[in-house]
Amino acid sequence: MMNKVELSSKQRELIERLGVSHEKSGIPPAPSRILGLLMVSPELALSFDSIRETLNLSKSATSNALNMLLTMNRIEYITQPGDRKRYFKNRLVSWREEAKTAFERITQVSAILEEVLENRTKETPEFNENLREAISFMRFMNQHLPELYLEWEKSKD
Amino acid sequence: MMNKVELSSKQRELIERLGVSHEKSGIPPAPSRILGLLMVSPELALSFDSIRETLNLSKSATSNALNMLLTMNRIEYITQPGDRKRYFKNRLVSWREEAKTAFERITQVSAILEEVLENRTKETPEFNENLREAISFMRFMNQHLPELYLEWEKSKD
DNA sequence: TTTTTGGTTCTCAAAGAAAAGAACCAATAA
DNA sequence: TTATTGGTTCTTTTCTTTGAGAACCAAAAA
Repeated sequence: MMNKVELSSKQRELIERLGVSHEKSGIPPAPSRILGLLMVSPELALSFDSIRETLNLSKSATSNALNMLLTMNRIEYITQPGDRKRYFKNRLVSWREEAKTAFERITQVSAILEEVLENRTKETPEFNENLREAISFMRFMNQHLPELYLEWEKSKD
Repeated sequence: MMNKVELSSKQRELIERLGVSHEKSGIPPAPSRILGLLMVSPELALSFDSIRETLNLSKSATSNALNMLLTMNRIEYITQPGDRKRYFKNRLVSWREEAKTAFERITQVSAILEEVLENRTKETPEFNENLREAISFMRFMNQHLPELYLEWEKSKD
């Protein structure tokens, strides 16, 4: 039953740093470590048990974390004929979608701020002007980020 | 001692929505509401007690939240001659700095990912290529976001 | 039919985050 | 000198998050 993935101390360190980085963006510790492991591991597709044993997690923690990551679309799993196990992989492809989501957050915030602006007293022109400027910046970003993305696509060839 | 700020239900709603939005970016509930209040309130500079009473917070919660926001540079306070009270205001100016911080996060992440890439096995060329691409995208963004900012500045006149 | 595998779900304990309330304190006012 | 103001700090409580462990369960294997 030795399902553990063998990792160098450098690899373990990177997993932790990736973990912390994910925690910063709001993902809980266990799922964060799993994402890290699935980024660093030489083997791309890992079974429930090898994840569990490599990271010293309980079954419940592993199960919940994997399901959360599946729901978030951050990982996926593959299966093999004649093997009931699922093998989980980092869905690295999803970074484009993530970027998009991050950009959409800007839209949401600027929408709220516009509503705030509409409802503000006219007695505070300077503040309102500042607010207007922030909104304008966000709108501008939103308009031009897609173009920037296309530019990057082109720059690749 | 009626220090409460008078707010319409629309204004209260906006404060809550701004609050939730701030919570999403990692700021705790009380400070989040205070930021919302200081964004919506017709009066720009509010005293400790009017914040406390308007948001129904305890003294300790108010004190801690205000100090956290001061440390984060999200608010500032002004004083008036012959008045010991401090009047707190939203430091709306700081959105540029915040944007910069957000951009810097991209740099940090791409730095970790590069290190991961250097330490990956060569046996997984497709995965590695994807990773390389994600890194390239982040680097590109980082290079061009400052230009985009300048463009926006110009577009204002 | 019974056992094993590959998990899931439930219950509980531990730890941490938030906030309340009271005690406290320095500076000003009386 | 004493009282008040404008907070800060400490202690306690409450709520939430996280994860462990055990019970559970469906599908497949024996």
